[in-house]
Amino acid sequence: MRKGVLEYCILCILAKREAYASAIIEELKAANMIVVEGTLYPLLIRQKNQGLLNYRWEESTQGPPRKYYCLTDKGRAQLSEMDNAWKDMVDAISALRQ
Amino acid sequence: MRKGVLEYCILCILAKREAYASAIIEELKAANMIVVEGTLYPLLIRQKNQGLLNYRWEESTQGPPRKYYCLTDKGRAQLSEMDNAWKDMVDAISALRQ
DNA sequence: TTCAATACCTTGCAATGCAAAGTATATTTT
DNA sequence: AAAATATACTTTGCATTGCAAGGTATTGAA
Repeated sequence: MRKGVLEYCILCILAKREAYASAIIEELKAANMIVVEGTLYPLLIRQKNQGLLNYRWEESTQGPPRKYYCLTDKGRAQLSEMDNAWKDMVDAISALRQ
Repeated sequence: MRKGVLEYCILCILAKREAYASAIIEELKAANMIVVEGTLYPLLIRQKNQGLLNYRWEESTQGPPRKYYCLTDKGRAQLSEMDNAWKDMVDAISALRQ
């Protein structure tokens, strides 16, 4: 059911703060959206390749370095479009489910 | 973006009345959810094979006979589950987008 | 030095949405 | 009657997506 919405969720999370993959998974889990690594990593790479995200490496005191992702201007524009698309879909379901 | 939600939409429409494919497409279009035949027919067949839908043939005065689909008990149960899943997803997005 | 924890990445499969083309039935036009 | 048009259902092949499973690499603890 949540297929196709994950991309939107990632942009929502990164709009608030930059984050690395494990932190994103934790935040999704907190919102009851279970996502696994094998889903998230390719998705982040796709969004990076589309110019929606950037990343920087940061050393960690608890293991290997982390890849912190953040939104680009294009990513913020895309997020804005997806806000509208999401709103339209919620309205569409409301209309159908009466 | 609407990927994976189509199955839910079909159940919503058929919960109100039985319908054949072209009528379903029209109703989706009215709710701003564009779907084409190549998407809908395989989806209806899948839901039929899952036991969510039944169909009956009905003659038409304007062309070939039509396949009217309706919900089974299992389909109604599935719709109820998807109502909850949809509500959970709307809540999840709300939580992420603040 | 071996083990455990953390983090990133890849491969292969199944499911989904869709463009495009195909088949079949009924009505209208020539 | 034959051809064209409208309606309706179906199939094929492709691109994308989600995920299970397994792999690589770094760090600190046993």
